[in-house]
Amino acid sequence: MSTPRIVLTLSKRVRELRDNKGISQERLGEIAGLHRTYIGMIERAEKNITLVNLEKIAKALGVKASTLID
Amino acid sequence: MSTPRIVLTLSKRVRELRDNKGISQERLGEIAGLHRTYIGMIERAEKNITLVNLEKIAKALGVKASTLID
DNA sequence: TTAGTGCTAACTATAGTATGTAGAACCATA
DNA sequence: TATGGTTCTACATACTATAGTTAGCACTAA
Repeated sequence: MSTPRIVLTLSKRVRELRDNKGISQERLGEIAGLHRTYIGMIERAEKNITLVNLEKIAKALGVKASTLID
Repeated sequence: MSTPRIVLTLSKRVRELRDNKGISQERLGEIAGLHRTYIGMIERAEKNITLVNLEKIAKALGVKASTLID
């Protein structure tokens, strides 16, 4: 089946915000406490992540979790 | 370890909104396409759910996914 | 007795984590 | 022009942890 809209939204927001900060996927992973390749999968909309990791990434990007999905 | 804040927030919001609508966990489960006991687990903050199910529940409650977590 | 919820237990599906390879883009120096 | 080194990202597995799903029983209140 096709990729859910919320997964696509997350994907775009993360890449957008990360690019704005001028940091690499690896660096974002370090800050968030997540693996480099996992960040890549999220940005490619390959992952349906859980709330806890959503919050980790939000914190690393300096935004609220809710802004990553709407 | 202790329950993450975002899981607790979701828990409260879901119960709150469901009670406001005056429907049972079973009914909410039917609307969202999820099992009755799964809804119960979420309201007891026992589950770290994924984005896709977050959206299903939000839709069933008539709110945006982001309002369930902040 | 019925409706609603809590809770346990078990299974299946998939998220989470990591390693490794490949290729593109950039920048130096020969 | 190369050529070599570095950085970054895509992608493909594979393993382990846990989310997702269901059945069943207990308790409470109407």
